[in-house]
Amino acid sequence: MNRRVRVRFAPSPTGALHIGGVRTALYNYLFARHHGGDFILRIEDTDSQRFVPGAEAYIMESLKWCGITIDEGIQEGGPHAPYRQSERKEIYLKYAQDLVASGNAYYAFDTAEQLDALRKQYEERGETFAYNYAVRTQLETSLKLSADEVKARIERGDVWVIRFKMPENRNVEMDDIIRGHITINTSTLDDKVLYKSADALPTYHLANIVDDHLMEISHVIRGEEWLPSLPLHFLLYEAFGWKDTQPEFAHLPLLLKPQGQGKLSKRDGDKFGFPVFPLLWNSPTGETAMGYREEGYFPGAFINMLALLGWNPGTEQEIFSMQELIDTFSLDKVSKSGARFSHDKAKWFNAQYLKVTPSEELAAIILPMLKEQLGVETTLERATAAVSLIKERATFPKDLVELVRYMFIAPTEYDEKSVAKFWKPENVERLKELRALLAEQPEIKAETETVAHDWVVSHEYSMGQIMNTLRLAVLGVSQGPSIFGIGAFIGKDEMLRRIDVALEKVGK
RNA sequence: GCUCGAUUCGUCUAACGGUUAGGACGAGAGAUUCUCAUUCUCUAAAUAGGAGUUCGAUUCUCCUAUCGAGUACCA
Repeated sequence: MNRRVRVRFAPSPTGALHIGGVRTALYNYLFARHHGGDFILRIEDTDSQRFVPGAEAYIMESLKWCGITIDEGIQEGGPHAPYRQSERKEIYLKYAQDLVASGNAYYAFDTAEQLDALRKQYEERGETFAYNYAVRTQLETSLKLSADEVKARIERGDVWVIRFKMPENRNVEMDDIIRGHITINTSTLDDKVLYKSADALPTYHLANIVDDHLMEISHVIRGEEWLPSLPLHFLLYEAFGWKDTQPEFAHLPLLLKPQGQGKLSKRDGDKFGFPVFPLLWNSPTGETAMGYREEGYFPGAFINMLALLGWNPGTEQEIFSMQELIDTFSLDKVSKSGARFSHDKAKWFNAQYLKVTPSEELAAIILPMLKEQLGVETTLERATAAVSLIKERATFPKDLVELVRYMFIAPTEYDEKSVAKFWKPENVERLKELRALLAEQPEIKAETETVAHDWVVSHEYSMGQIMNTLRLAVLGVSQGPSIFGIGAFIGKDEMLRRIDVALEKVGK
């Protein structure tokens, strides 16, 4: 088959999109771009009960943040508009009726209460109720009722649904790009509802197949939770006579919880202390959940991490730009088993991305944070200089704020342990000598270290003791990058001043 | 319960019948360093179990176990 690649991401707006959904969108996107095809966003809002305001906008903003661009969608438009199923509701009934006419579906008039009662009855007998070939001619369906009766009921406004007439004892042979050949016997399947008169809306199964057909979708890439309904979908394509243009299917492995069992769910984020959503989510009911963007993840790192969860390039490369992902991605490298999400790995990816982000960009990000959190107002140039000194120690931009703190703010307290370790009388004497030496220098710069080193060596002092005492005096702690690098940043006068303050405050 | 799917170091994974079963995260040790971090080097760590097929199984088949998904007038 040599048709144009067209894929769709078809979420339903029932809440925030979690990272499993983002990954599905990403794989669809990568597949489309790799093959020079189209990526379509279709909103499947056929469940009026579960609709959540804001979810749709959230989905689009998430994809945008991730750098996943949409070719056809509710904002972008396209030849198959509208792309929101609630706006396409008129088109589905006809297809459902066609199926009834061709004998592949039927009307059913059972109420929700009747079905509940039936399920309960079966349960009491230790059986499971299935709406299938065994019961459909006994229940209130167009298979049992006369044509006139059916017509009359519909006309007088009885509530009805159209159900698919699942064949009895037929083996459906299916191929999945990721899972290979699958056979399933239809006797284990039930008669799914395709259309409901109550809200004049199709269910997922009907809307999905009809729209994929109408939108000329070539490949359906979706989560593994859909695998059990694949035979129904195959049969629907057959019943409609669309076998020749039926898309190929690829069912992705699920994303699992980091600990314990089960697939990743929307509530896991707060429990494990990491986000499961790309963006901060404020639900209409007042709950909030943290997002990768707000936690300080770079979109590239987030996408990179997600891409490798269930797919690998077959090489040992781990860092990929979006373009590299597009170039290398292929469905046959997608794994079959569920992947457990690792927060540590996510952080590692972010640190890698932070390291290669220009200092000036990072400085621009933290400039407002410096003001807000430390009360420090400085220039982009100063912040850039400070950032370049410490950026390889950070995982998130927000880490930079703390790391850079002592470059802008003189210490007022001195770490007790370090004082005990380094603030010894002889070290204090050496510090005074070193202060005099530094005072003689025209300026402090990175190379001043050589001057200090030569001085230490000529006096047969201990470099470790002296430098740490100096560091403690200037920073209040015994950590951080090269002390003369910091000295160059804060300047000679400030460095000397800090030494004087320390000598006075810590005493001898 | 039934149906389908999955199973390689703790985690993500490579090896598409023949390797000392490789890499990454994390962990541990060491080196470098004025400290901390980075970086570098090294170490520990896996084919769920059992039968087959084969000269040879991580890889193919079957059984068992475990995990997962589905079993809605939800997607």
